Amino acid sequence: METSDVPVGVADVSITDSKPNPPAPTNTASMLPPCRVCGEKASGFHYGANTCEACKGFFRRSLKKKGEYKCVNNKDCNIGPGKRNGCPKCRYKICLDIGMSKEGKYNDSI
Amino acid sequence: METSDVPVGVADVSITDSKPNPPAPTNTASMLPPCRVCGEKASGFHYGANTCEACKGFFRRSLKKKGEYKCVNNKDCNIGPGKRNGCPKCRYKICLDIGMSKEGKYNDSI
DNA sequence: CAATCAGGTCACGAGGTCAG
DNA sequence: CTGACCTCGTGACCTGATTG
Repeated sequence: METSDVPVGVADVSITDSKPNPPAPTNTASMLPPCRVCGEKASGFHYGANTCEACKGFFRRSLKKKGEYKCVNNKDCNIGPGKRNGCPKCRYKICLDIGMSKEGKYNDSI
Repeated sequence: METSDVPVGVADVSITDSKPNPPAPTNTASMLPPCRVCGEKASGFHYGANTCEACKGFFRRSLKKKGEYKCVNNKDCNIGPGKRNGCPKCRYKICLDIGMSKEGKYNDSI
């Protein structure tokens, strides 16, 4: 059911900065949907979901400590762009909600 | 010899770094610009501004007590290298003037 | 062989600590 | 109260493994 996330066709490439594309012109990350956790720019498919590097690393760290967080406000914190570090527990909860798991590569048995 | 009696804080408000750049801009704190508050050697980016360890700790403490200081001279005190402890209120004022805040980097305020 | 992802690495900053 | 030092989470980058 993840197929709806893929934007079909090269819509726009708003590369307006002074950086050319010397190597592979396959700007993959630039056409990905935003991170499912925090809404920032995703860097790829990680642990079964489109996430940014930050949330990818966060989830990996969370697996090690088994998600033993405590909510800062004892309620559902607002996780979004620019405020993803407010509450680790609620951030981790979103990770689980969107189906992130240890086996995420080509094994989407969710 | 450093700058004499020139108050460093209100000098310029050139906050030019609001964008996460991929490569490391500089090596270490040894080549950072001086502390925007007191003019001493900065130790890094703290709460949204280049400050020394002293002013970083001071600002953190100030946040807790909500900046409830009273000016020593009832006017704008001269904050500079070697005389940063003269008046907490005016020191805190400079912190706010240069844009220091809880949400300097990625943190959020709920 | 090229593209992609899991996991590792490490510099950086927030917040805590405590002697002075 | 001050400020030098400490710990820990964060996230950008790197590397190896795996896949088509």
